[in-house]
Amino acid sequence: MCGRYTLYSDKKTIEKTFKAPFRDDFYQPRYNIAPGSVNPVVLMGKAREVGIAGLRWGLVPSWADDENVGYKMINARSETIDKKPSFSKPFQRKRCIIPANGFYEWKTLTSGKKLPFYIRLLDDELLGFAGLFDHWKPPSGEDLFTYTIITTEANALLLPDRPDVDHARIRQCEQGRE
DNA sequence: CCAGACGTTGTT
DNA sequence: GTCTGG
DNA sequence: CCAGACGTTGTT
DNA sequence: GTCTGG
Repeated sequence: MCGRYTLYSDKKTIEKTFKAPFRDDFYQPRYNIAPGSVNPVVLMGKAREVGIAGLRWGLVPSWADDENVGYKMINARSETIDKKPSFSKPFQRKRCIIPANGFYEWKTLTSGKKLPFYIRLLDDELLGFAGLFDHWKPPSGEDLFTYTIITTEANALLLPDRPDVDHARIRQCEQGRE
């Protein structure tokens, strides 16, 4: 899954990579993007033009009566995305791309401690997560746009027990020496 | 995802 | 232990 | 039918 | 709004 990521390429590089302009001047590079924060998302606007807008991570379905449900909607499983009430509608007409330079995964050690891994392309080039977004109208105040990142089963490159990972370092962590 | 809080009344 | 905020 | 949930991961 | 469980 994906619970944290980074985005630090400069604005022009992001626009060029995704062939879309920022709609507002809100961008700033970030190395620790957490759920609940507002981040760049590539999507189609009403004018049917591709653009990059700031949306909040954690999809709040249009029918929700509490925006806090978004905190548990940070990921959507691709295998069931068209069957879940929270995602089926957005899946039809509200798809988007989330620019990132890398993301974090945590391995739970036998000690219970969690060891973070940072995953990126070798050249640190931009990557795009597949995502969904939605539009929520609060009882009062401004409309809220939110998004979720689509996940899928780990491929061979990311399986947790690859023989070429640094087991020595992991053992050190398990023994609390790191 | 992780880190940190987790409660109320009433007074300043 | 579980929820909230970031 | 109505009422209540609406999510994921990983661990037991 | 739509699906699931009872």
